[in-house]
Amino acid sequence: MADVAAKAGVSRALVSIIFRGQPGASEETRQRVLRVADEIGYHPDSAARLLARGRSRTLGVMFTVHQTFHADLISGIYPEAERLGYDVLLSAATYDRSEAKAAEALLSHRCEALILLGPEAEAGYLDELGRRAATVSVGRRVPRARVDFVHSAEGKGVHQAMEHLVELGHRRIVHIDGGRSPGSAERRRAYRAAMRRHGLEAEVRVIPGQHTEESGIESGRLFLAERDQGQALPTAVLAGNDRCAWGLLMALTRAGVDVPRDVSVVGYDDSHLSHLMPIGLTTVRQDATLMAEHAVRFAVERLENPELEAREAVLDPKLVVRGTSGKAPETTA
Amino acid sequence: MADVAAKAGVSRALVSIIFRGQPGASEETRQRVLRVADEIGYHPDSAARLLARGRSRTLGVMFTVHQTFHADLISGIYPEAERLGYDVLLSAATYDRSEAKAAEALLSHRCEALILLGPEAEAGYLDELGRRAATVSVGRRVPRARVDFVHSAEGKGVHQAMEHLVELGHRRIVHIDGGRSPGSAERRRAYRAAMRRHGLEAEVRVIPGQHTEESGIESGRLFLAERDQGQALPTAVLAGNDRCAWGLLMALTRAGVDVPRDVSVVGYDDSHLSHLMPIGLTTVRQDATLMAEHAVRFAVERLENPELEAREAVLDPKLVVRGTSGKAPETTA
DNA sequence: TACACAGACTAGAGCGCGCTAGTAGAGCGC
DNA sequence: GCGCTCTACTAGCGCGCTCTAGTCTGTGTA
Repeated sequence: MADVAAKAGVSRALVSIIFRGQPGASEETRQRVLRVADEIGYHPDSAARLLARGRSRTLGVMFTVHQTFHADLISGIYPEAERLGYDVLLSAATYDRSEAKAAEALLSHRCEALILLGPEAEAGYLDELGRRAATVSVGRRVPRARVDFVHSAEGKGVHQAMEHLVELGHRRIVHIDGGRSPGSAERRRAYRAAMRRHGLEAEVRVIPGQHTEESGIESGRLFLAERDQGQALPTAVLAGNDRCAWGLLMALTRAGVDVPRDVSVVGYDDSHLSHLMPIGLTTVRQDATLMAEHAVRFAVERLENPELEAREAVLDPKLVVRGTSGKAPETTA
Repeated sequence: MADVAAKAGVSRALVSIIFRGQPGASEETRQRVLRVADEIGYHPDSAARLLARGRSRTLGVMFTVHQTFHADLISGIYPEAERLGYDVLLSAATYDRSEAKAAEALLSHRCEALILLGPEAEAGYLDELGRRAATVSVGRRVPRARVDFVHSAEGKGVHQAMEHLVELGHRRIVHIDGGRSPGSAERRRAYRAAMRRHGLEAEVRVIPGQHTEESGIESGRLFLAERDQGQALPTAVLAGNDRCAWGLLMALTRAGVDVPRDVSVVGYDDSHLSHLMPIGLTTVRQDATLMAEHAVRFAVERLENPELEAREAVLDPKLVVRGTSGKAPETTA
């Protein structure tokens, strides 16, 4: 920067002003400085910039690798952050890299705010994060914590899905849940409520699962094993999310079970692949772009006003009927 | 930091020493300082740290959202970077965020080295990046540029796949390529060579495609449309990568074409999902973990010795035969 | 006793910027 | 000529840390 200033015959301060795009420099000087900078190959160093102004204007996003829906969210976060003048840094949680590690990395790189995509860490830790930085959780409610929350109305989504299945004549509807994954508890609850509402308490069955393909496959195998022992297959399965639904679909198809003739399958997310499946996945759409925009806005607003109470954005999900749900087979149960 | 020092009754310098884990502080003081820091909630600020020591010890990784194989690579990058004492920052290219933007973000955050996963930007720009920072390209060769290169031997992989198909009796083997995507050119070349070697020049057919599910679906539709006009389906398809193979699979299955009875499909990558497909995708495995480790090591070695010539690591891929490839149908062509 | 030496610790410069408080000079009205 | 305002620009402190070059003590050695 000093070099640029020297070569352009101005002070460092003016170079700074120009690179920040602030008023206070003549158009002529501006052009000259920019040209010189380009020649020298000068790029402002954001570590120093960061240090100098108190603020980093950087949002940290924690996501989980392989979660398709997170990819959808990330695509939505960038443009909104840019619109509001913020930088974005990503940090991934993986099989052997904990969410805490991912979050700490972001924090130590001076992210002012954290956007956590489907965090599964314990509530206490998330609350701690909320105190250390403006924090937004997408998909996971963190009760009584200083953390904003963006999600879709899981209950409504499940409600729509269940109405759809019941209307198609299904009664033996099983739910594969998402374990401790964000949103799972609420989906589970809504499933139970719907079953009860339709007088199907006796049929309620929740299979412990996860939001992964593997989990769907495992559940599929379980159903098939049961069938081989004379038990009837469920006529419909409400999966914890799209990935799980996909795994289930794979397992069933592979075993010659026809979806939706024999079994209907409904997912959750409408992640970017679900319309690509063999017959198009019936699923509950969460609008990733909208959720991302809300998350970014929450983070920024909280930065501008740290006193804000923890807020919540609930977006309405929408059932998307595609090919994996159909009329219930003649039931013998 | 000053607070911690004051409260613990030592100098800032000593606190620094302790937080860097350097020798030069008694065990007793060390414990005391760490305890005080914990009470105050002090975390070292890496922007300042970064600025102070010339080096950031941070690797920047650029990837493309939704590329499953990139997720596999990222999972492998973290542990290796940590082992070598480096931090990792991610930046994603998306539909409307260019690779250049993603890379600049990393650079301006002081990443010392860039690891580009499957970059598609023009060679000139990559070369420029190579001059600005230690740069490693994974999957894409950048001739005559100051960029290290990690990839698998595309030729060998395709070779194996083609031998496999030919042995199964296939002759009408079509290749959906990956356009400008990394590795595509080489795969395309190897496909042509293999066809020629087996006297199948006349059957050579390369369909312009991309490394996306959509591309596979499109190609599938094309084949089906041709069939409806009386043309024969290919008996085998070598897709550009797994995602493309998957899309193709979906399109064919949806139309009632039986894989592998009617058409065999072979992918490329062995990305984390390919064994989960309905019948398990026959594909060419690239070892993501190994590739990631090489990439990190290249980056670090180049940082330690900037004079190093651009290097290349070629890993041997391996055909993984699963369920999507089978004997060629009785040919009428 | 004198001296070297290692271990524990500190003072203070400086990393590359942003920002506040300023100056210099031009233009204007009286 | 004066004071005023406005634009274009600058001096220099400080952000939170690292690192070099020390100081000071206590211990071993000639």
